[in-house]
Parts: sequence; C-alpha cells; structure tokens
Amino acid sequence: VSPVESTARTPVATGATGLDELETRAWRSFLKSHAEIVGALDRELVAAHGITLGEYEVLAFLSEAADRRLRMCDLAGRVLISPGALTRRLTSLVARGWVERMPCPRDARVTYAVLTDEGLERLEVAAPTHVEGVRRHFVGRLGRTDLADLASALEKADAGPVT
Amino acid sequence: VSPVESTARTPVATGATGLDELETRAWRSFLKSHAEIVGALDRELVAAHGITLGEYEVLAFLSEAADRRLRMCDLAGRVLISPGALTRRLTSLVARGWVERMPCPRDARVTYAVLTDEGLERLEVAAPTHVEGVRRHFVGRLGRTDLADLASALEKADAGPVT
DNA sequence: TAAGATTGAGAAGTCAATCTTC
DNA sequence: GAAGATTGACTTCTCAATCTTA
Repeated sequence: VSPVESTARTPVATGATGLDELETRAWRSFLKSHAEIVGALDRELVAAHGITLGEYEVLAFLSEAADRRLRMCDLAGRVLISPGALTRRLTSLVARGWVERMPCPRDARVTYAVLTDEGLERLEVAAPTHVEGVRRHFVGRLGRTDLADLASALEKADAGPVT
Repeated sequence: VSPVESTARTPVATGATGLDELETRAWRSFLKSHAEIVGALDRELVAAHGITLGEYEVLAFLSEAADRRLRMCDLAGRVLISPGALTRRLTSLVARGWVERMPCPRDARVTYAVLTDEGLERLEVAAPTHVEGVRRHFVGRLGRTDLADLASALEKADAGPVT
C-alpha cells in the first residue's frame, strides 16, 4: 500500500512515544469539559447577577470560613490563583462593599479578607444560579457511582509530586 | 445543643438547595486538578522549550491536520479559545516562523494557519516533554479502567444542551 | 444577511521585585 | 533570612464592533 499524499499524518504530538487513544481521549475531554463548563457558569453568573465565577468563589469560601474571614494567602490557595491575582480580585469586591480588608492584630504582616453582611446577601442571591448551573452542566449529568469514581480519580491526579 | 459563636457556619453556597458532599467533592477536585495540571504542564514546557501550552496545542493540532493546515475558525474550536484570541496567539507563532497564514483560494473570507517545517521540528522537540508531563501529572496516575471511566464521564458532562 | 478574521477596549492572570514585619 | 501582601511590567483572554466576501 502506497502512502497517500496530502492527507492527515501520524500525530507527532501523540504518536511514537506519545499518548495512546484512551489517554488522548481522557486528556482532551478533561480540557474540553473544563473550558465549556467553567465558561458557561461564568457567563450565566455574569448575565444573571453581574458577578464573575472568580468573584463568586471568593464570597463562597469566605462564607464558609470561621468568622467569615480568611488570610489573603489562604484564600488565594482556595480559589486557586496567585497572591498577586487575589489582591487585584479583592479590590473590585472591596469597592462594591462586599468584602473588607482587616489587619491581623497578632501578626502585622497578614491581612484578613472579611465577608460583609452585604456580601453575604449577594452570595445568597447568586448561589441558586451557581448551584443549578453546576448541576445542569456537570454533576447532574452523572450518576452517583460515576460521580464518586470521577472525584477519586481527579483527586489522584496531580496529588503531590511523584518523586 | 446551643449554637457555637464565631465559628464556621453552614455553607450558603452549597447548603439548603445546594450541592451535597459528593457533588462538592467532584466539583472542587475538577477545578483543583485542572488548575494544578495545566499550570504544571505550562511551566514545564516554558522552562524546557520556551513555548507555552497554548502555543504547543496550536502546533499539535496543525500537525495532525490534512496538509498541516486548518481554517482559523476551526483551529480556534480545537484549542478552545475565541477567534480573536487565536488571531493574537498566532501572531507570535508566525513571528517565530513556525506557522504561516495562507489565504484560501476558494473562499476569500477564510485564512488558513499552516504549520511550517521549522514549526514541525519545534513540535517534535517539545512533544516528549509534554507527553511525559501529561503522564506524570495525569493519565499515568490512573489505571486503564479509571481512565476509561473518567473519559466517558467527562464526555457526558456538558455534552450539548439539556433542553 | 451571515460567516470569517481582525482589531480596540477592558478585564484578569503570571512572575519578579519591593516593603514590612516576624 | 523568610513570610505575607502588594505593585509594576507584561501577557493573554473575552466581548463587541468593523471589514470583507459569500
């Protein structure tokens, strides 16, 4: 059989020493589902409440914390962004009166981000939209068993260094 | 039992009509694993080859396409970004001589992105780093069964509208 | 009118450097 | 010196508007 000209070739990025079909399927579906789900949730939250998914997450984590407050560095870890990015994300929330900055009395290096009463109200108004979105786009499409398997698989992925 | 003051409260973002424990675990592990894995792969690719994960994906999809070329709008769909973002991402790849823009002779509205020989060489050099990274951070941590279950679960998530 | 590509304006992220406090 | 927060410089995204061609 002679090679066909001008057609698709063996994928260089996944061939030879590359990923097999199943590995590629898992990797691509991971990237694609994330982009689509996160994109949809963000757009829906912005359209319904004028709040981004990133801002929502800040409010949500603060609402679950003791005294509705968290150190900046801890909050950055929860919302999965760098310290610098959190400083900027907070600026807009502080300007709207939903979060306050409070210096820590015991350690002058740390700043607390504190959820205000108004911020809590906004979160409570937006929460149903977000929860419904997570169900509609993600968890609601999977059975309980699939969901449990998915969670444990993703918790294994990148859980600490291989070393 | 009297309520405890100044401590964590029932999560407003996941309580009541919210997500249960398993749903929350699945959702959080999805966000966290994505942020960590994509962040690590990007840093490793930049450190080893001076190329971002986003740029790598452009080269990879072009290498797999017929005639090593794809319409801008199709390529944007593959790499999961907006048309405007792809135009800008391509600019830097064109400047380095790894990709060329070619007008379509049949339809003057469309532009093809074409992988050059030099671009293919760069991809082949960078591919082992990427493939090894995907294995080390993600697919290599899961068994074949977990991997198959994960892929089919994520393909179900956000696969078209619920309607 | 619609599709494809680009551009302008603005939002938001990263990294590295800086400042303060421990 | 190291930790926590911020800032500066830069990169890259999105959305909406524009331009060209079908």
